[in-house]
Amino acid sequence: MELALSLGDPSKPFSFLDKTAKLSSKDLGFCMGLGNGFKSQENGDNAFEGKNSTDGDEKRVSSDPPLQLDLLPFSPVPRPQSSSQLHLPWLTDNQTDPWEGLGRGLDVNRLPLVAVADDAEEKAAVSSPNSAVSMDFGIRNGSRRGKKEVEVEAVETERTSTRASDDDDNGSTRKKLRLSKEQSAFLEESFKEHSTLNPKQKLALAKQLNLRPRQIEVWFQNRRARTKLKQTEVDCEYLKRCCETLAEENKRLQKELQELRALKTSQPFYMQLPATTLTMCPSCERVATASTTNASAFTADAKTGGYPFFSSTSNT
DNA sequence: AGATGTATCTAAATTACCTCA
DNA sequence: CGTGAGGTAATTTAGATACAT
Repeated sequence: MELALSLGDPSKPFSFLDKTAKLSSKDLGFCMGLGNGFKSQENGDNAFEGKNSTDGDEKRVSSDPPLQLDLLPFSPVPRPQSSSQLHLPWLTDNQTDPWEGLGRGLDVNRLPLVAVADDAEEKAAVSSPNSAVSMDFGIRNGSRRGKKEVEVEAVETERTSTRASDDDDNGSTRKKLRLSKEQSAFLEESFKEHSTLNPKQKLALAKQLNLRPRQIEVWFQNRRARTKLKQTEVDCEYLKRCCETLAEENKRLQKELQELRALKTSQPFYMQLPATTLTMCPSCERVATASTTNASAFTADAKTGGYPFFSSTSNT
């Protein structure tokens, strides 16, 4: 005699994954949303100008997969009401040093780089990643600054003041920019709205943050990479849990199978049933036995794709 | 219409710098 | 003070796509 165990609809072997996926995403504090990446632009409160643009770039971006991930742990500051409402100090026309009040001193990101000019697009095209211009970041230490850094900063200020003349004493070393909290927050807000940028958006952001378009581009690239990495970690963890669950399930089923076989040997007459009369109830996860009449009803049900289990004594 | 070259964009991998414990 | 780890800006490389010729 053979035992046939059914675990539900074989056409959807992992349908349960959907449920747990949602749960895990929620539990882990990640937010996944589906929608048009340009939705915010339709509201008219976006900071970008490419709203109604129909150029090829726009089309290209908007045709991207609409999956949008928000990895909340990356948000460094409380979310502002709207990205367009962010009033960034470096955007004022009569700019004094916006970092003065914060004890930040010189912000080399705000150096009058040519790439920040109105024709930034053209300049960006000219400025190669390896060009001397792109290396001329200097160091603007971000939020994590100590006393020593402030002292260094004074020297840095003096040094950068003469940078125009002795531009990069050692041009081979690339200086590393550190985005300010505000810049990062603004970029995060933008990223939440759309994880990819069209050229207009890139330029608009660059203008607003006084960064080069290339820097905006790099930031978004790295941000996407981080998002993907995080998502991969989450997925990996989730699959791990699934694997564990399935292993336990398998173990349990093996045990139950053994029990049934033992039962069969001890009660040979009672268990003289066709193989199709043994099935697994997906709700109570117990093997169910049934009378032959129920068994025929069950097989008919199974053919129609319904869940083939019984509400007999084993269905707790 | 198909082939080819060019420009642009992106993901992935890697490097290099910076900060902190 | 030196060091390793971690975060991240920046670079390199390869593939895909659009467009012009």
